[in-house]
Amino acid sequence: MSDSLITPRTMSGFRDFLPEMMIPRERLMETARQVYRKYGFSPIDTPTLEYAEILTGKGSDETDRQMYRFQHGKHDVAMRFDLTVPLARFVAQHQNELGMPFKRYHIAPVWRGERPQAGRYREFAQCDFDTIGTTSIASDIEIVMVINDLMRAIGFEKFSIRMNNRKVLNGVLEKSNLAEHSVPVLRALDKLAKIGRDKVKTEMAEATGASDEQLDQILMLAEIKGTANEVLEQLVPLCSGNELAEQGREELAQIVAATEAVGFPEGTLSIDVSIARGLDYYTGTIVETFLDDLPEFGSVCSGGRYDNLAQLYTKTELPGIGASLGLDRLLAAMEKLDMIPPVKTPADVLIVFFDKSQLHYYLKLAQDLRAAGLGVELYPDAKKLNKQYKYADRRGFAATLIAGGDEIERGIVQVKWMADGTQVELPVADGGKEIAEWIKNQQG
RNA sequence: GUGGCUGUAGCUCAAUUGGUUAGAGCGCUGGAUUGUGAUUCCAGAGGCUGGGGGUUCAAGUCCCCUCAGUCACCCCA
Repeated sequence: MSDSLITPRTMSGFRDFLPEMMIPRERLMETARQVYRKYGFSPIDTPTLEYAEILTGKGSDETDRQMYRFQHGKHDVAMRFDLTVPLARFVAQHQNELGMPFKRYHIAPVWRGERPQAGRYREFAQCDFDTIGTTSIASDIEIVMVINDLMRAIGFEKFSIRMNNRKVLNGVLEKSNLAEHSVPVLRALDKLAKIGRDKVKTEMAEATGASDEQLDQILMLAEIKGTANEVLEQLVPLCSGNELAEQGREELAQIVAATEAVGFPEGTLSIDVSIARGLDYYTGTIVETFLDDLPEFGSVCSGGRYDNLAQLYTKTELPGIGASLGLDRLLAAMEKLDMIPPVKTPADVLIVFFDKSQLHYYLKLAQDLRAAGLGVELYPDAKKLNKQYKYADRRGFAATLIAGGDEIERGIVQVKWMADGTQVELPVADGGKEIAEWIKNQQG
């Protein structure tokens, strides 16, 4: 009954991943894992669902509104909308088992009920890494270094890490007697690059009733341009006289100096005094990462320092710093930039099923090659070669292997490199070692 | 959550402005080709024009609702 069929579809902002997308997506996660582990971050996981009170306490009304939330029996339940709030609960609950400082990474999906846009979804993966339990600037420096390593390991050359410090912003607001209006002022300031000076000023004036003079002082700060060191230089007079601002400037200077000392690529890190970030809990360093080729995609890796992350759940002060790689946004960007190869299989090699009577021979050959480190698929039917080679081509196999009666008798296989059609005869007596080596060599 | 634009085959797009049976390229399946894919030739499958309702003699085309995509706002990865 065709009328009773249910239309197969996914909800707005939720997506399926086909192999050609999931393969690079998994590779991205694997790359992130490797980088995090190199810095000593340990993996954790937390539940998808939390009691709603855990998640609603910290966020703004805005995050509450975006949260998927429902009643399950007697319980008020919600789906996590980021990985930082669950982390706060997690460290508060397990602080004695974890010991401080604690470094963790967490790769998992989060959900936000907002309107989808290019690079924005309702379900998307975040790859968070945080260091909890220390206020040392060394952790701030390390976060910036991780972002740099991460982006380069993924394959990006053209990106910029923009850094700021909430203390500078708040200190200068104090100087201008605007401290009590920090939230709307910073929110407006964050839009500087997008909507321009005049509109930002209008928005600030409407929100705070501040004078032209007060606002000019803030905007002067945000409009500082130049290399990291030039910005630091110009910040000196603007921060002077306010302890908080001077401290923030000093922290920025220390991070810049440290990245220079470890040979950070020039121009990768810049100071942008206009970035503020929406989240209220940031108190020090703030970072955002933009792709030079797709600035409109927004930040692909953002984070910052917070003084007291878990204050809702414990009296112990737990300062920390961390950032979040937007895996799905990055994937969307890579697709747009043609960085996703058209590969639909995770295997390197297809063995052509040539002779129906030789199934055992092919199975053994496949096993040997797997043991030698290759991903190997045996075509399941002895169909025409035309079909099998076409299949290999469509799936994006790097190489095909074929052995008929003649080759089997001679103890060799024909190995074909699909990209250029190169074909060689290689022996099988060594358990596929030479074949594996040849293929890895071709792969570069 | 608010507003604008869009929706025709798996994908990219046509269809004389409301007029018979909705077409093409690419892709897909099969064949030419039981020892070779990406190039060539032939054939085939694939559509309730996103879904529902309305106006009309007549709707892919006009109107309303809904779903999805997209853009802006809000916010953010």
